[in-house]
Amino acid sequence: MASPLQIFERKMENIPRDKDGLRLWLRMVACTQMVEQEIRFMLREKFAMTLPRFELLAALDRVADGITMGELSRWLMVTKGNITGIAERLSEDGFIKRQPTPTDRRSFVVTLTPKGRKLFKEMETEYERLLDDLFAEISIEDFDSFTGVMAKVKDVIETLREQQGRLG
Amino acid sequence: MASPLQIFERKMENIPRDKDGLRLWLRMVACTQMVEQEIRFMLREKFAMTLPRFELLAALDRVADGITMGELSRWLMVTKGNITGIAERLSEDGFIKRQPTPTDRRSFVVTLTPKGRKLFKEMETEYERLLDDLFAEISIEDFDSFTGVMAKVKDVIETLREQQGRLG
DNA sequence: TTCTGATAATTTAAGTTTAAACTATCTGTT
DNA sequence: AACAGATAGTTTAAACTTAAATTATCAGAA
Repeated sequence: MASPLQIFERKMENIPRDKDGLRLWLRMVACTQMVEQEIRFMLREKFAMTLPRFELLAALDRVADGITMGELSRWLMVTKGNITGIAERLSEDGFIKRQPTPTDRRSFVVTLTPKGRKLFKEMETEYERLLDDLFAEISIEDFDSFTGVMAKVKDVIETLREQQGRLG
Repeated sequence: MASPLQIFERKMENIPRDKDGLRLWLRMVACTQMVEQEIRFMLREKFAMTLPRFELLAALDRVADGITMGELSRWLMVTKGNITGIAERLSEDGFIKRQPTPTDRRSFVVTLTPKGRKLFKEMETEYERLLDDLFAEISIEDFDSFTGVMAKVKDVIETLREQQGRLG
């Protein structure tokens, strides 16, 4: 049985050398997918937790006073309906709570419960340890280059979306 | 309304400078997510096609004589059950066909139909044009650095999985 | 041959994700 | 006040995704 890496390399052989954009993108997707699988595996085995739930908890941990559903949706770059479902399940399990905002009756502020914060802190330790392990071999120069590439791509997309009038 | 890029930068401000692995990962996820959204948007608007279906067609286009369901699953790095569903829908629409293999009665070989190949070629042109646009600003040096980073991460993960005895 | 373990693919149940439609509310204008 | 358009969040239907269980088949050993 060929390993994922071997399969990936065989796949790349079939892509013409001059298709730089495509080649870069396929590598990027494969790498992201593999890292995500590692994170999912760790969260499932050690905490019986899914990645989307973890990411929502992480977003809440990084703000002091909670954020609204809509902000969560933009923060995590997913649709609002998606947030509704995940927040519902996290709320049922007692990890987060939703409070009406006094100024806007359409809106809710979501915060971590003490139980949710405690769980997140435990997961965060393992999560950061895993990422450090996975990226341990990367030099400072490569880090900077990597960051630069991603900033440029994001700029291009921002511009593209503005031109087409589709923001958010 | 803050733009996705602005929200992302605000998010990064809350991450300690010394957490390199985490910072790199968050940038990587955000960038991948944004590019995927652009591809999804283009495929939906121009071809009424979803990204998972497109990726399965792309995998088939890059092999001469078709591949089995299991190989597709490893190629695309998703579960076998996932492939079953997507292949079913693509088959209903007449874009692919499944044929039993003579040597193994458990196995099927999946190939593009002429209709499927024709559609894929049209989509491929737009897809590669989009990727070229998105990555147009990236220098050769950054390309190489990027490729190197991803190869290293994949190596680390391969090793990790072998140690833990979980392949595939 | 017969048994055992592995493999190919599907099925199942639960959860995630999206786009679009919808409800309720807000905000600015007249 | 009354209206129009925008916004916050939910709902809906369809599709995607996963892990685990299951079915059918294969391949090697006794």
